[in-house]
Amino acid sequence: MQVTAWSDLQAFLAIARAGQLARAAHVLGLDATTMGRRLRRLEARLGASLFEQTREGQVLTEAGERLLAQVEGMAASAAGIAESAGSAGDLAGSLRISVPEGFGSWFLSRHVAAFAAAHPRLTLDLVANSGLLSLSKREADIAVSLSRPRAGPVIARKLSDYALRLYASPVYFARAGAVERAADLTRGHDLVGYIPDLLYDPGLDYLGEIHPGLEVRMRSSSINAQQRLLAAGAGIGVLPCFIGDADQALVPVLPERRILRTFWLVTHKDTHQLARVRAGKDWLAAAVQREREILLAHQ
Amino acid sequence: MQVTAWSDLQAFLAIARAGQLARAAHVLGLDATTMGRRLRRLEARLGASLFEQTREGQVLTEAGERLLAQVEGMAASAAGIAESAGSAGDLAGSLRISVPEGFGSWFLSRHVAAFAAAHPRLTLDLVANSGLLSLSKREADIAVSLSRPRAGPVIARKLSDYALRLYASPVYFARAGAVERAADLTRGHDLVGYIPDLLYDPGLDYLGEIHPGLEVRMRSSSINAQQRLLAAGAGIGVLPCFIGDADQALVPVLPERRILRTFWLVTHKDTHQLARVRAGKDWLAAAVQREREILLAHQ
DNA sequence: GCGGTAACCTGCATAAATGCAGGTCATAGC
DNA sequence: GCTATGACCTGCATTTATGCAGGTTACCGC
Repeated sequence: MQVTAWSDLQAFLAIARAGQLARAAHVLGLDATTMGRRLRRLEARLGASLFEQTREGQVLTEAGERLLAQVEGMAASAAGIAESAGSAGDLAGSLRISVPEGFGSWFLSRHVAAFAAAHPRLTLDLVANSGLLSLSKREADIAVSLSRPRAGPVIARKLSDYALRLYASPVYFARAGAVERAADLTRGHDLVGYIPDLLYDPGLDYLGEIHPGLEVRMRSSSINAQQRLLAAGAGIGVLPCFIGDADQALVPVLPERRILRTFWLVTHKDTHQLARVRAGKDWLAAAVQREREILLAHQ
Repeated sequence: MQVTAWSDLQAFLAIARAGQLARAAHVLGLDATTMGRRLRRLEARLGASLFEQTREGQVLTEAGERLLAQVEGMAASAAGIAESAGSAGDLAGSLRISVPEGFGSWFLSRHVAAFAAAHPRLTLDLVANSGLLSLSKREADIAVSLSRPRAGPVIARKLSDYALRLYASPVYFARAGAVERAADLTRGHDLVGYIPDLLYDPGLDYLGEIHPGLEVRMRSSSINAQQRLLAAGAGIGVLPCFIGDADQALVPVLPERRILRTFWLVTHKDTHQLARVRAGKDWLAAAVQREREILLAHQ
């Protein structure tokens, strides 16, 4: 349809500004495959190649440079619209976001001030619990979950992948000895983990990916409690890297054993277009995009 | 998705410029229901009502006026893009359009010069035959058909409704007497129509909608031939109003008996995004939009 | 040539958008 | 109140877009 013309220009602009197709995709909340398709479609529509592929990403061609100058003009006008909407339709009321405990306290907590500053009349309820509030029951406006909900009147989209690793304190190693291989964990080592009966998400069953047969000695339903146990030298456990790497008292164990999980952004289908809900979604997406290196923790 | 933001602004602009939601929908090749949805979505996103409904259509609210000023800025930049694309990517080659014979000769023929002027290096093949060329076999780039193709690698979208009526010459009435009711056609009148065995589209079977049991005395597979027969006083027949009303030698018979049919715009799914194919589609859509009163022939 | 990084492609399942038709509602002129 | 005109709503089928995963290709530094 003709109306995709402007939105493909918007996609083009995002790529030009990001310098990388995948990064632009993430900024706009699209899959990279989709962003590639949109770019191809725009190029077909204009009959011109807009980017050359380089090792670092996409570099504008001459035609792309010319187009960018014009699309920047559109963007300037669009920015004025967003600004007017921001002031004229200043968000008020409250926004309740239910997130995994660790994500809330160790990651989002340093982004809340920016959100509050941007929306002075909006009250943000950041519910960081073991277990999530129900969107179906309208207990929260937005949820960040560890698995994608398949049923119910909700819309889910991938927020970000994140990495986890085993961590322990040097204090613990001094007491219990080093770990050379995963098999070492089956004997003579104390493991910290979740309470199997109280897993609020099957994705929290990490140890099965480290080595079969590992048994947890000290259990908690709270990732914050687990982190403190590890920092105090109580044992070895799996933490998201954005927590483990941030705690100076901890070091990674078998760092090559890197587990990946995904955060999902979930909203209710009836309210996902509300301005304050979209503001929350955009804020979350921008936050994880800005710190995706920390979330992915390649090394 | 966020990328719909710009396309919804494009939809808003079309409504603001057209003054009517349905007209704007047609300009952008959307259904009016869809256009309404997009408007609602934009209003939800911006938290503002953009139009007030009046009897004549949509009138901008204050918020709408402010938004329009900004979106016009985007449109000015977008116009520059279209202009650059038009000149930089000046269309060349050929474009073959297969259309129903009457539509080609009586309607499109007066629009061809404008298209040719706009695309001086593009050769236009307007194939106006009884029966259409096959898009599946790439015999044509675009087809205008009387029914919507359901199978094959093609994309169909409604181009326009058009009206048909019975017509005859005053010369004929002088010879055969007047027609007061549809039933009069079953006796003492000569009917002109298509050859049943050679109907290239079931939609051409009009007489069944006038009155049951009507039999055609003079048959032709060519609408132009039928038109000439009627103009020469040979009988009564059904013509599209854009033909019948244009022929000074003809008058409508039982004008309240107005038949509606639909033209469908068909392209091949692999080539519908090609610039020259899109140019042809846009030209066709604009042409029927410009003369839709003639096509619909309310009175 | 190898390896790291990014993009592209394809198939397929899923989600979202769209089109259509029918019915109802809103606006105004008469 | 009636009528004409336009918009809105809903349900549902269809179409289109998107996401995902896996594999391949392209770009370059080493």
